[in-house]
Amino acid sequence: MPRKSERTRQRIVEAANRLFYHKGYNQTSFSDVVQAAGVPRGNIYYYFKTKDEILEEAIRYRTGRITQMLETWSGSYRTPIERLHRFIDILSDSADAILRYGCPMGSLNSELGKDQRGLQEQAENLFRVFESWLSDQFAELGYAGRARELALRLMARGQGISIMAHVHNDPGLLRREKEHLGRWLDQLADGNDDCA
Amino acid sequence: MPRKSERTRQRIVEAANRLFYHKGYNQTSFSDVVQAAGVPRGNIYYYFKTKDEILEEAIRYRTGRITQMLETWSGSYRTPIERLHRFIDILSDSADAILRYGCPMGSLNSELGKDQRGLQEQAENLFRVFESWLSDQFAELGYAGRARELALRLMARGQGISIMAHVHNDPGLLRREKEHLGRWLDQLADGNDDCA
DNA sequence: GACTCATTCATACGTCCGTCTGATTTAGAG
DNA sequence: CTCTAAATCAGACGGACGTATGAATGAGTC
Repeated sequence: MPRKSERTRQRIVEAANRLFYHKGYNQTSFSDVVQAAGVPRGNIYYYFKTKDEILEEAIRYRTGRITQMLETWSGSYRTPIERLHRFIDILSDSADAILRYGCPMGSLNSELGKDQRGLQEQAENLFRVFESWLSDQFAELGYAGRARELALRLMARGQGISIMAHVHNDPGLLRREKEHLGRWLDQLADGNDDCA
Repeated sequence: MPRKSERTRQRIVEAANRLFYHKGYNQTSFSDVVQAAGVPRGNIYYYFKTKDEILEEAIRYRTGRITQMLETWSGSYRTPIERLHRFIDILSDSADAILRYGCPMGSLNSELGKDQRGLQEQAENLFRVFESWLSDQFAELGYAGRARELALRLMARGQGISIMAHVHNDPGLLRREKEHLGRWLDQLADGNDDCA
């Protein structure tokens, strides 16, 4: 009967993932996780031996969700410029969460990067998935040579404005930066690269 | 004899401030602080009743250092464009620390912002000090109406590239973004605002 | 040289943490 | 109905945490 357990395991991972985002990894305890997942205290040990193992699984879970999302976008939008616009829509779609908790990837990496490099390197993959997909879009847009550079710049601006909006709790910052990025992308699509 | 104690208190604050940056606030224990400050375990309670009190003092300490630094810059450089360039020099001056620990302001706010809003609001002041000074420079440069907007944009780009460089442990990202920002500032100074 | 009080320091409190154990329950296979 | 192994669950472990106490120390005052 290894089917029921799969769902329990999944509940733990999803609860942990949410808590790691909302409270931070180090600030989240086993008790928090089992309570949120609705499993008894001791049961979690059957699935995960250590807290780090839960984090690894949560990161894998997030990576999967992101990959899936990007594939959906690739399927739903034909042109790279549409896809890039869909990317920056995150800033409005997730505005509430960003204001409250910051960027899920950025804040996790920021926390782990300080003195838990091993775990941070796992979290770094979240960035790589986005960067790789964005690079593909920029390449298809005609910027093959500078695709990764442009992808990193776009990511950096997303990270930067997420921090600022989070710190000041100001949704207007997200809105304005999204518009600004939109114009930049359109200029790139028109071959106008003066501002790059 | 309240003189000797001032220096001990200062040692505690400086040690705590360094540890909060290198390890994060929540990951830094009283034991870490007393050990780094070279004071016996129990002594710290004479100066600070709670860990939060130490953080508040550390933030005040940082704020003071930043204010002092900005005043020095205002004294050393006559023109606003020179001062703005001095600001982005941080990206090269502090490259090593940023790669290892991220931005001191950004990572602290990111950590506290999750579920310690009260403390985060104190840390937010670090941003305000920079933003206010940058606004003054942009205003003096002739962008009085958009001074705060430009200041926030410059801060956001600094935050963004700090995250990216920290995550990927890549000093080249800091170097290139600094050059890019330098050109942007020069264009602003020349009245060319197409890329703003 | 006795008094005062800021400062130092060893040590302990209660709590919660991550981790671990082992007994119990459950459900499909023979 | 029985056997087996997956899955559940209560509870406890040692240790580290933030916090707290009170006695010892030592420098300045009269």
